[in-house]
Amino acid sequence: MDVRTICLGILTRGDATGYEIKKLVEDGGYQHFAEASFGSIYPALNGMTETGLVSVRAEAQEKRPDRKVYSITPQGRSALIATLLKPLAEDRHRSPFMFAIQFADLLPKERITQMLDAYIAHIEEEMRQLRQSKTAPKTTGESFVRDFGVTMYAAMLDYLRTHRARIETPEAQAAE
Amino acid sequence: MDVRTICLGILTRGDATGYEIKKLVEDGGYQHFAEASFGSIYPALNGMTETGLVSVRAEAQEKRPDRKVYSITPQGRSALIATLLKPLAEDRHRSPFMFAIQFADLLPKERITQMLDAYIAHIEEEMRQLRQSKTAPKTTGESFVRDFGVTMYAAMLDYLRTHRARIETPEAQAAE
DNA sequence: GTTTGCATGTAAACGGTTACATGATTGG
DNA sequence: CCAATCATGTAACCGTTTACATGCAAAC
Repeated sequence: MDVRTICLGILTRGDATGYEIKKLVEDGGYQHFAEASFGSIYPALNGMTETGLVSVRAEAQEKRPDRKVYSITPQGRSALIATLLKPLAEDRHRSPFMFAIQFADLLPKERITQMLDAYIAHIEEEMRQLRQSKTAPKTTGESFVRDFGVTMYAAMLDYLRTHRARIETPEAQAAE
Repeated sequence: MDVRTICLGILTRGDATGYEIKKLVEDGGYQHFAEASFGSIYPALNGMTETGLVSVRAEAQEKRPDRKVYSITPQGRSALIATLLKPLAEDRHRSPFMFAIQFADLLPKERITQMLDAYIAHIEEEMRQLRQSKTAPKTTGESFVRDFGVTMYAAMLDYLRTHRARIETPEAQAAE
């Protein structure tokens, strides 16, 4: 999904600033299937203001840039729904970790162990964050997606812990 | 992983043309964690030939462009290993499907059912393709990664089949 | 005292995709 | 007869990331 659609989606749940949208994408339950940076969010919001998909109201603040709070307009809502009714692009998964493991035979054993430890720790953290994410799921869809994420992370951890020996101690390979 | 690294990795398993590299990325067991198009593979291969990471030999063919068969050089192998020893970028997962499901409450019930059916069918196909992929895993790393992929697809299917009613029949939501 | 959080924005650079160009052969 | 396979390559375009610019307040 492009950044515009992500912004529209988030705004259906309530008004927000660009800054807040970024935070929601990062750890509001969107982490495991979407991404967006400031450099793409701000221009997206400005563009959509011009085309009437969102509206802004500026809240003055002392000694800080004005908060620009965005709301989705009826047109924005229609545009979002239209996008969601069109054929969806395919999922994309890119894993430098899995790529590296593919070539485990070229790397020292200690590196494999270190990569596994770091990767497992990272997934544990992502899972923890998803479980206790600030924004509690408000719709059925949200809880479905969140639980899906947690389930996948759990399956990943289970596989990695159960099978890591296969690549850490290649000698034991045949014994499985 | 960038396209150059992907090409280098594939070439450690044997010589190949740009065309063959594309096919391997698509359905040689790399599908679920890497991607590359012709428009990026050919320039990458040409660039790496210049910098000495790969070498080419042209095989003449009648009434077809010459096959340009690439081999990895010792420098290419070193460069690949160096890349794999450096800190790896984080995984990236983007799922337009999950994004859309997040907003299930905005969509007609039939659309949800249709999306689920299509998504499940797609995963079944990916899983089938990964299981019986032409290139049998030759190293421990390869079989580890392939089994990981199959396990994840299985977990996805299991979750989707078990929980789809939650978003298809929102009335039953509380009963779970 | 330094990092983190709040808050917006721009510009250059990047990596990559898509579409196009070319064209014979094989399989359904 | 049409689609897919084989085979390489270029160029325009795209969305996005990264780095930069600015700067106070609060927490550690």
